[in-house]
Amino acid sequence: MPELPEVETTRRGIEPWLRGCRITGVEVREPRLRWPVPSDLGSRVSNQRVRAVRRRAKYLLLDVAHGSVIVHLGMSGSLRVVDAHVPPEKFDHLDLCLEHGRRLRLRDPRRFGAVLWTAEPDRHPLLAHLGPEPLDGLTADHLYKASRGRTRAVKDFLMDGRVVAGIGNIYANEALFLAGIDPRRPAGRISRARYADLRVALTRVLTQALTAGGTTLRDFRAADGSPGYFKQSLRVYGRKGLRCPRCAGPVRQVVVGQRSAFFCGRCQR
DNA sequence: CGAAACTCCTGAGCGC
DNA sequence: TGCGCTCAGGAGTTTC
Repeated sequence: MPELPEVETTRRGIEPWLRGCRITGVEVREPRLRWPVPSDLGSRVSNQRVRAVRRRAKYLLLDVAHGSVIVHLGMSGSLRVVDAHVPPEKFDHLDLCLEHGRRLRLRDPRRFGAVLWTAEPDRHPLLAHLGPEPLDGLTADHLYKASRGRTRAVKDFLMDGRVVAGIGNIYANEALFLAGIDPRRPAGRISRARYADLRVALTRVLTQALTAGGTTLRDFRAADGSPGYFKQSLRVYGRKGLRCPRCAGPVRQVVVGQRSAFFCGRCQR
């Protein structure tokens, strides 16, 4: 469900409730997420104040004095701040109990998400090898150099977190459309100039999605329960057979790297 | 090393 | 209305 704009929308939604707030405990109703929720999480975070709520790629980091809680929403996860008396519903697997009678509640039907603890976020294996943030530090030159000699499809390349952090299926498709690049094209055979276009396209599509509060396909909700409004702005994703917004030709759907790729065969080369 | 396949899980949508 | 099938926003792990 959540891609980078949705995760950032979530971060912005929960930050005002969490920053400076004391954690009083953890209630784990279902520890079987992608990896087991560590049994010592409660002892790590209880009575700690949240110093910052950060995002790296699609990971959320809740910083406390001696480490961070790592939260990943997987395909179907969402976070909300609720009053402690609100009963958990199905798939509400975990609460971070906060002072003032509130809870940060994780819901994740598919359980592809994760809640972990790390004493050193910068050195954690999930975070240490991530590429630059697409909206902070990514350059065309980085994409160009990282792609030399690579034969894999550019869309697959773009979705590799070690190349660029946090580009998921929706925004990979949308950015490649804006840049006019065929998603199947080998990454290593794309020019520096076209990677410059791609970097601009990534900035544009992610910024637009962020402004709209993310993309709601099935049931994404921001931390305050509001939906994202970017779905109506999607140019090719999920639009197989519909008209290309640029040339009115049909949008095609093919499989690239085990995932659906949507593109216009006329505008994207 | 790189590339591609495989894996986890539940729900929505579709054809019949 | 119900059943069975396919597909889904992620990404680490395994295999070749």
